Amino acid sequence: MSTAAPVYDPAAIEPVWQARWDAAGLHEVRDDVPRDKCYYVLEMFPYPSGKLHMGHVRNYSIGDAVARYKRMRGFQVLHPMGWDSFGLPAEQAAIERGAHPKAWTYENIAHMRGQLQRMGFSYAWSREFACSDPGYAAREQDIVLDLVERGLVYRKSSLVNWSTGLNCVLANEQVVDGKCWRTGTPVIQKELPQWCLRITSYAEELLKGLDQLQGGWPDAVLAQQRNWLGRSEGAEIDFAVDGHPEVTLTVFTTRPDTLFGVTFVSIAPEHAALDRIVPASHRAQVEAFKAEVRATSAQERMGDTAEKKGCPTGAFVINPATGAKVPLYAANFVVADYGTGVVMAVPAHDDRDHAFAVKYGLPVIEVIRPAAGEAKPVAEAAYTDPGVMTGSAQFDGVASEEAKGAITAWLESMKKGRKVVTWRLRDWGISRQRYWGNPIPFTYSDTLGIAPVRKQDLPVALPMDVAIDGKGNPLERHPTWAVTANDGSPLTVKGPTGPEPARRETDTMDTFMESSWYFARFTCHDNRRDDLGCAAPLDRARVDHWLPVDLYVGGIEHAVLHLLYARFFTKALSDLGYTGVREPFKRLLCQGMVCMETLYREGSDGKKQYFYPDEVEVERDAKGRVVSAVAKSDGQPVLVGRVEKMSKSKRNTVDPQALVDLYGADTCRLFVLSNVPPELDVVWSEDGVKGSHRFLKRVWVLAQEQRDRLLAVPAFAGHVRELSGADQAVGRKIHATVKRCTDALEKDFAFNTAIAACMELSNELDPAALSPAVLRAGIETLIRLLGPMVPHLAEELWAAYGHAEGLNAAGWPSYDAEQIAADEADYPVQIQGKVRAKISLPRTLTGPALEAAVLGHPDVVAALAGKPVKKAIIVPGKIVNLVV
RNA sequence: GCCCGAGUGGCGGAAUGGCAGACGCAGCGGAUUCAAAAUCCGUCGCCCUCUAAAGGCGUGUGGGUUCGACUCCCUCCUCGGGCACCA
Repeated sequence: MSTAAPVYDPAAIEPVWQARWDAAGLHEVRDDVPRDKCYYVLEMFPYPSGKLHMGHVRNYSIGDAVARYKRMRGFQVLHPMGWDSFGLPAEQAAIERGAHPKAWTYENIAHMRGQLQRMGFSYAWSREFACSDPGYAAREQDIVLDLVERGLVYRKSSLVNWSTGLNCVLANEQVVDGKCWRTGTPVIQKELPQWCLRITSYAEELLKGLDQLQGGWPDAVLAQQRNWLGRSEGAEIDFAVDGHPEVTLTVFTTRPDTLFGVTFVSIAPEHAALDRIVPASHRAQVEAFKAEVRATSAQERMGDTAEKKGCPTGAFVINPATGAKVPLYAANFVVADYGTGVVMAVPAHDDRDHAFAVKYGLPVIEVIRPAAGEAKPVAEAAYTDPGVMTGSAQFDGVASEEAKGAITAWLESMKKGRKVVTWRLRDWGISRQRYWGNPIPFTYSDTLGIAPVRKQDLPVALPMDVAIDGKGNPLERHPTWAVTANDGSPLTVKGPTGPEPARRETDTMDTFMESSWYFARFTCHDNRRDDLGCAAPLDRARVDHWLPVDLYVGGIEHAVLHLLYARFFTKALSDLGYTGVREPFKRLLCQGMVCMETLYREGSDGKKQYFYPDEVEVERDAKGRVVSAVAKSDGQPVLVGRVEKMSKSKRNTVDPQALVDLYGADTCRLFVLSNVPPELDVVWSEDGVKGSHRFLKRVWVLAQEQRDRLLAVPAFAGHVRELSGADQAVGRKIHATVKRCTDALEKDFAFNTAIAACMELSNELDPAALSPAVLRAGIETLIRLLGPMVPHLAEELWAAYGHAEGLNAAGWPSYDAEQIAADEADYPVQIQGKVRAKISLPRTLTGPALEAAVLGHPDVVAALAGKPVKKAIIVPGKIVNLVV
């Protein structure tokens, strides 16, 4: 026993195991195993921004622990990784430091791949690809052409959200509070031709599909998607325009029951019919109003702070129900592309209409009364609840909810209205005036006009010789690219009379396109060409084998954007025949953010100046509360701000690389899985990391110090009844711990409680108190349970205990529920709900025998102090509650 | 305004309707050390109490269901997130 046990040196063991796994191809996966023995776990792939941050580490540690756990359970696990590598920062880097986007991107990828490998994540690296790889981008162009054939791609000129910061179009969901989601710069409305994907034709299925995802997806995400789709049932009602028999204005309303109470109609200022029906007397006024609205930024126009303004158009429309002539107002709050862009106004039963009517002196007509009791007079406030119809001719007396259908049917019979469903969801504009993206494969020519590139002429590849200076689209300004074919000859298309010169579309695709199908491509990343000689984006057999993804792990910030597009794409790909799967992600786990305390000073201008943690000295009291914080540089006080998501701008970041260098990958992985369930935010703390490290060191030292003597005995594998004393207790604990870890991982991926269970077990592994066989069983079980989370340490120790085959071969330990509970059950005895005694009785006792034993127990008799027991609730093995 | 979530020690959190606070962090006491780091042992909800025993109070608020509620139901409060001139 003279040789000292090896010290825990992660830097020495971790790279060795990484190299071994790699050499053995341990994380590559076969496609020919029955599906029920397969598991597809995927983490949202990163944008290659340069280096890994703690958010990545948390995301990927969760996914990797699941992947390794499932492998230990005998599954073939597909666990791929790739790069969401098109996008703006590459161009930003080009502008700022002259790096070519491609070079910058692929250098970042190389560095980050190295970091992922150093973390020991078990990816099937052979399947890796980047979205900017010619192979992937080209396959995506194929898909676009397929979508064109199915009528899912169209071009329309429309007002788009234009980011003044990025000089680029944004999707609705990229506009946050009227500002660009990336740069925070104002977003203005600009008229531009756009390529659009008809996601709205899948609206109904996208909504219905959410029901099936219930239970597998977080409720918050389902709710957000429902919200976003915004299904609204109502009616379209046609209003004739007075003096203009050729024009009909159709309104959309969810309250057809209030039709008899319409006192005016509002129309979006941009509405196409407006110019035709405004009389000369009002033209100037309306034009001025339109100009005013147009000048209002999207930011001001949205939100409830904006003033509701209207302008009489001089035109009148006719209520199809009553024949009443009511004024038409142009109103700034009517949205042109929701519903029909025309709204019937019922001041008596709608708050906004009421306010508008008061402001412009318009009449209020009551058509619904409360079913019981009295409401405020409608002149004072709108009554918006259901009630009983009044002032509505033949519908009087009917419940308003019923009248909705009745009035719609009546209108339908007169061909003046119809039941309709509208959606908040808009089609997906995919055009971006950017270089570092996938070109949209279309051409323009004189006689053919706009035409898709023929499949055999794909791919449309990005040119490398571009000038990127932030002044417009580099593709548009490239001297030859747009008019040159792949072979270098002038670009032509087949016109009716022969080849004619053509020009390429210079817009590239929204990068959400790439992330909408990469999970499918991972199943067949090498699929090349089909019989027609055309590139086939997907191999249906393999896609259907692996999809849907069993577990998808990523941030909640993608709740609507990416996850809705990916669902849409999957349905579209299915309709194209590329897969039979219609929902891509069976289970979704949204991990919380990695947060940290902020430290700052507030300048006189209210601007915060942030400090890095190592620039500040923080003093705490006995309870751990902050007493004071001062900057090391000047000794002046610093404010301790709230805990916020780690970000460079707030200087509250920790570089995972530094952690790995100091503590090793296993400590880093363990920390981000500890203490908190994966879906909650985790607050980074140096002490917490040290705690994780301490635990691993303890396990290491215990296992290594005991190794030599334990190798002489086999691990205990019998029934705990054969044991006694501490051995038996620990024997039971081993079974209990395996059960707890198994349940935690199977049910909720609750790594925090699994780790807690492992710590409890390790706390009980006392070499002085246990027989070698039981100690060995405890240590070896612990090693296996920790395997998915801290694989390097676990493999190293597993090997040290003489197992040549590795943890996957060893498998996940099993437990026997029967061996967990002790023969004697401890019963807390409650009297009137308060615990007054604790007694121990054989677990085999039940029924009347148990009751007799309880009531006869001296401690119970003493606690009762002679009071008669009115009722005794005795739950076998659990608890006793006596009512006196 | 509408739709989701969440409120438990100093902190993060744990708990199929059955002993609230597992596990970790911080704190406190001690061992080791010349000293520190590291490590180890003990202790650790609050109140009352010299200490202890024994009590009492405790899962945001108020009520309800139940032998028994952190857990289920209703009310309100606070915080977080999402949506919103959407007709």
